[in-house]
Amino acid sequence: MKSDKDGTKQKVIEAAISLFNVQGYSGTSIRNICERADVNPALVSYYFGGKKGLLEYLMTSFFENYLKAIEHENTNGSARDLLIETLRQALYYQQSKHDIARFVHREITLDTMLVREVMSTYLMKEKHVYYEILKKGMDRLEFKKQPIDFIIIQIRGMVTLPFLHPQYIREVHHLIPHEEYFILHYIEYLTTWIDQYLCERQTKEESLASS
Amino acid sequence: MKSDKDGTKQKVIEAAISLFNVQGYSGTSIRNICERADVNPALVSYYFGGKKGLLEYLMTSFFENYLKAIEHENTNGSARDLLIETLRQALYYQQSKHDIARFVHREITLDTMLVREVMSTYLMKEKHVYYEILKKGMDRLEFKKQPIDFIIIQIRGMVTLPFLHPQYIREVHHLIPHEEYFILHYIEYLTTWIDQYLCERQTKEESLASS
Amino acid sequence: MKSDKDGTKQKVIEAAISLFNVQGYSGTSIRNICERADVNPALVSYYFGGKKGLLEYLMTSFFENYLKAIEHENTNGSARDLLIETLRQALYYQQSKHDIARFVHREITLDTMLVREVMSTYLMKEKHVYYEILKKGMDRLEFKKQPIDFIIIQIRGMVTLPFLHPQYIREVHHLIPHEEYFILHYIEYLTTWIDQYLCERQTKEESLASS
Amino acid sequence: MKSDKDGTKQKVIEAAISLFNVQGYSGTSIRNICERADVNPALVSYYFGGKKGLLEYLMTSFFENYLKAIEHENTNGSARDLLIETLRQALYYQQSKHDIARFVHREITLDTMLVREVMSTYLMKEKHVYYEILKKGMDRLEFKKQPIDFIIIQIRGMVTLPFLHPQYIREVHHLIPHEEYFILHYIEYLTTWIDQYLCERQTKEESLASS
DNA sequence: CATGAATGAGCCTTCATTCAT
DNA sequence: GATGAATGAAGGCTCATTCAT
Repeated sequence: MKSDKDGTKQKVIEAAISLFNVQGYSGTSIRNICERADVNPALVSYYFGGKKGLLEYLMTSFFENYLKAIEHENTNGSARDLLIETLRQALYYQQSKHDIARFVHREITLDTMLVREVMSTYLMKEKHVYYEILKKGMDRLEFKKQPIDFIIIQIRGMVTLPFLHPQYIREVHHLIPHEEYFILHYIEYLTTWIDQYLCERQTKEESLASS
Repeated sequence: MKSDKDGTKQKVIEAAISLFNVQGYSGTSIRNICERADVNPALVSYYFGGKKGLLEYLMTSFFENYLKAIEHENTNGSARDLLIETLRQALYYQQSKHDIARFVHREITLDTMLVREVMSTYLMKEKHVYYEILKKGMDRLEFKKQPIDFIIIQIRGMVTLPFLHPQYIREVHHLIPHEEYFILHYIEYLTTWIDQYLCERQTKEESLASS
Repeated sequence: MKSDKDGTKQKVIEAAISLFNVQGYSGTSIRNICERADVNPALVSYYFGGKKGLLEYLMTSFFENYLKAIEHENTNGSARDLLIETLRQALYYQQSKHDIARFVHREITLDTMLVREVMSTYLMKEKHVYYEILKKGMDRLEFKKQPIDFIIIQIRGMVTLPFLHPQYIREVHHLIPHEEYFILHYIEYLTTWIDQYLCERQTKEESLASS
Repeated sequence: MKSDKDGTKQKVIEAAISLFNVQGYSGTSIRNICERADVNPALVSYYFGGKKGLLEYLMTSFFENYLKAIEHENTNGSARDLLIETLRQALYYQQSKHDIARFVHREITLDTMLVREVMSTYLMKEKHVYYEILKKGMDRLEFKKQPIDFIIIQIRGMVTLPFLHPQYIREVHHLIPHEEYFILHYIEYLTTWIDQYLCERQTKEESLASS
């Protein structure tokens, strides 16, 4: 007689994540998950209303918190500092859930109804967050005028890729994406990118001084 | 007329690509593919030795040509020009095969044996190509000294994302990634990124002049 | 009521046996079996781990009990009586499972790994049983000295053939192998064979008297 | 362009036999056979009218010659000698085709239409051959009066088993059934069986003398 | 809450065979 | 005579899910 005290539900979630990571959602069977979690397969239907429900649960809870992490009420500071802070949050959040991040970023490239919904809510908002910061920066002449969409695309690529494709980072570049060490250096790199590429020349020295 | 003149094999390939794109490899069944191709399901095994073989065929042929596209024998010019040319080739090649590109970029984030093999050959070489260009640029003082691995990661993100996740580009940014129009502007954007971020300040005006 | 009370597993077993009998193992499909058992095809994998597992189950359980039937702890009596008793047990056991016996005897003539295992355990033991009896009989001068291996081969032929090939018995000799009537006469025949062929002359009358 | 000069048909036959032996008829695929024979699978249909036709061809040609071997026009001698000669022929014929013999003996235990036909012609005749000899022997008082059917069953078991189940002979008794050596000893054993079991006592010494 | 029997649909693959060449 | 592309049917098995317990 098992109660949820031993975290049956949690065990399913963890097993699912680690398998989705490696094999993808479609490539992973419920049996697969439940064997690893040492749990009865019927429970997935019971808890999440089926395999699809499990995916939905994982995706939305990931993005829900992701947005919370990158949205800031306090927008007083410089656009540059705000952007850096946002990227930092995005990276740290993903680091803390790097296992979910990976398969979510992958799964979201498919053409499912779920994906379209997720995209039209969360990714829309994500874009908005960056847009506001960049707009503000350009208005205040902190940032050079450049096509905002392209910048956001570039940002999303930079923020996303290390968690979508950690093997690449690991095996080709011999860096470990979800280690503190990597994150720190990566943020540093992104900061110089912001300063040298986004920011107006004169602002650069100032901002460096202010950091 | 029972001959390959009507391109049975080709029909399978095309159907597979378009379905893999939308549903992923695991999410697509052979029946699925062959219905769309209006062809007998046994042919997949006949031609490719199974579903896995079909994936392998698509992946390797994609990467094989991808590498051919980005490798240049003529490395006389400036590192900056070489880099731009390389990115242009990478983008145009992917544009020409944007349907394959998408699912290949997605599928390569899994942990399969096939993926490991592909990564350790093709992505290793891709890195090498960029590495040589960046190294040369830094040696010749065209480029600022910066951590090469991070630059390559950034580059790969920029070059890859529009084809891995075209919906995002399309629905969130209202741009169409595999249209001439997009590519042109995107290359332009990448060029200013190279000039303003990678290149030494003084070199910038010169290089702009020389282009 | 979805329980095993209605003997789902048993129904599968019975259907399998009767079909293996007629069509052989390879010639029988799981769908075939389950249609006849009025049961879902997935159950074969569920209960036996696949078609092969079903065969293995039937074979080993047949031989397991076969050996129990022909092994006797009480070996006090004459070798002749012991041999007759052993043959009687072998025949009666097979009669009680004549449907399994037939396809097991047939299937065991193939070159499978399963067959090799079965042979090296059960048939080895069967030989041993006969060997001990015959050896004892020869040592006690009940039996004439003759090549034991040949005798065992002959015995196995006699004990096996009516159940391996009942049609032959039925259609060519118009006898029905798994009827009490047949068995009784067959045992009688075997007894005279033992007495007249195996036993020393003088022992014959005695043993006939003692029976 | 291959002609039958290189024995395409023969290659198919040989490959089929050796595979039927090991895997049984149903367990062997045409592809299987033709790969081993290095021949195009379509040829089996072309030559034999399908897989079933191939089996039929092998079975009937085996039995056709088997009957020729055991039927003797010259029935002048003693029944004992005739029986021995018949058994010798049966054994030597099977030895010369031991590979076919094995799977034919196995396949004939199934319940196919082909099998029923074969049985009702060839095995009927085989029985007849033995019946005539035994009848003659009993009429001439060479043989003791005993149920003829049982004797024939016993004979068929003895003559058949070493070729139906050579592994058993080999692995359990460490004898090699299709070697000259085995056959010679086996015939010797059968002879003593005939003399001591079938023949009338007094006849025995005579017949030993006459041999 | 948790289980395991049971299901029906679907999976990928192999089958024997045909037919144009 | 021989090939290889192509087929439709069937192969064994796994799938996600349901339901009585």
